[in-house]
Amino acid sequence: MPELPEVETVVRGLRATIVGRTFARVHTSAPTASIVVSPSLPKGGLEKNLPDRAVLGVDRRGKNILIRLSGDLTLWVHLKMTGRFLYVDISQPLDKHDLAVFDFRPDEHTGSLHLRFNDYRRFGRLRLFPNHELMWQPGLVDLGPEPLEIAVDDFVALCRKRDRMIKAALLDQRFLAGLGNIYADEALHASRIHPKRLTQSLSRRKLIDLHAHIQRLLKHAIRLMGTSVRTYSAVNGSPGAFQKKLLVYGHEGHPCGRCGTKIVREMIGSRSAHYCPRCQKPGR
DNA sequence: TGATGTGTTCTGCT
DNA sequence: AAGCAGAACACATC
Repeated sequence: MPELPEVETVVRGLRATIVGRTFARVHTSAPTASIVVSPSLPKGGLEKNLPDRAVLGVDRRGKNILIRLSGDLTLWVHLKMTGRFLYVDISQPLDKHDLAVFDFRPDEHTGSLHLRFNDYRRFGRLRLFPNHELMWQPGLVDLGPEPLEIAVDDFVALCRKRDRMIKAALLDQRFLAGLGNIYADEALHASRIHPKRLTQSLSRRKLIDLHAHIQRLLKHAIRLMGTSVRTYSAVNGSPGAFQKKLLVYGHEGHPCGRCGTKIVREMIGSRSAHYCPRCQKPGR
């Protein structure tokens, strides 16, 4: 389940490997839903549209990866739960879940390495759009602010604007772009906030606290190259190390690091929530 | 073999 | 209008 730190790790890996390179042969073996090419572009999918385009840069918006290409195009990637990029030697046998293979024009450094997009569940999406169409796409246009960029006063104002369960708000990409179940649960635990608390019932002081913990956790996780849960891995295949730092996510039944009470897992807002029933009281 | 779990986004109901 | 529950997605695992 790649969230912001995992996606940021992938983005940095892509920057180091493919920026400045030019696509050569591209091969896809995905069903149509996994790969979308704007109807305004020439027919023939990525195979037809990517070769001879240069990679100008790689940006991240929330959990979305934006690979900027020459000719005013962007390859927009969402990894969803199990999508991943692998930068491997071309001699490595293809996996049946390698949905796209990207060859680049050879350069002096990179020998016989190429890029693959692998997704055994096929929830991930590769989408190619001209830049002027990209910015209108749902899923991109409606994203909330970046959690690492939002100022604390703006975060407080955001929470005051509507009244809903804080856990649901943190998971809503239109509220804040980039948190998922792992970092939402960790941030609420660090701030001692019950996941069901309504946003407007939280004191300014609590919200300032939450804002600080969100940023601290995300930065720490980025430094450790993310959390490895199941299939996530960096472009070079190395797993993230933040997993060892998790205090509540996946710790159901284990003692809370702060008070020793057993961490519980409960469905809240139709998502599993992990929290400490003692540190995170519903009342305050 | 078939039920279940998984996170995100979309749909439809209240 | 807005928030919530449930569905869909596609596959591995049990």
